Amino acid sequence: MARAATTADAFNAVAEPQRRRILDALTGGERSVTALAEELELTQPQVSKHLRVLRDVGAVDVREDGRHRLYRLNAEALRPIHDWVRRYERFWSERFARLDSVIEDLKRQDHRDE
Amino acid sequence: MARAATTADAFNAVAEPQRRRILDALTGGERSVTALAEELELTQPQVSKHLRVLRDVGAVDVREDGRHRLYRLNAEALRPIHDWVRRYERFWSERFARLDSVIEDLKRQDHRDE
DNA sequence: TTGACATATTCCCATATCGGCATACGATGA
DNA sequence: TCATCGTATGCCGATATGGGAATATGTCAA
Repeated sequence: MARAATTADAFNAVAEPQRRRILDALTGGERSVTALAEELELTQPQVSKHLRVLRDVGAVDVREDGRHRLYRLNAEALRPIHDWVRRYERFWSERFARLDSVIEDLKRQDHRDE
Repeated sequence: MARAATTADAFNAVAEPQRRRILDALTGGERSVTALAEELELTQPQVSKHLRVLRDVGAVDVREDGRHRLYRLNAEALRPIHDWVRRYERFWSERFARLDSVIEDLKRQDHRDE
């Protein structure tokens, strides 16, 4: 045993800037490998490899179309990231800060009522 | 040139499961290195190193306290992640799907008005 | 069938990364 | 001052990673 489990999960997939760019591009709809390569100025193997990782974590789906393979976003796979990071929202959001103080007030009131 | 810019950014910092655990623990308030090590069942150097990465991306702050160093969460640094992944919310959320269709309706109405 | 096109895979290289262990460093208390 | 505690860092070994180039695989069109 020598290296941490890199567990090919969504967090890891998305840690790579190029892969984020690919996902961003796919928000515009299906794309072929070549189309992505041109749009993002990457080589074809580069794109294929990154798509492979994204596929493995379920962030994209593929569809055959003649000699093309059309890749499509599957945002569901990003949900765990959203869910995780959302828990930190309260620590920077003014809105949540105000909500917290309201809750504190209610607690204090509860105590007084007892 | 041979490896991608691993650019020590928030995305990378958070790709490591242990580092996420550390951040999660810090939502409970300040912690010393040893306290984190015990709570998460990690070795002290392991914790120190991960905290180093988290510090470098600004996700935690340190405060000296005698021979202890108290680490505190700085969630602001996670905001870019939140902002990025939030853009994908529309692709899985029913709520956003409905909103999208409302917008489509409005667009169609606009065309009719012209 | 053959040739061009689209994509995936493989091999290689350079480097980053994580954990383990030992150790260095700074602060405290006796 | 010295021993101890708390923490950071350095080194090592094993492995993962990303890009580049070449190549394999598959598909369509003539």
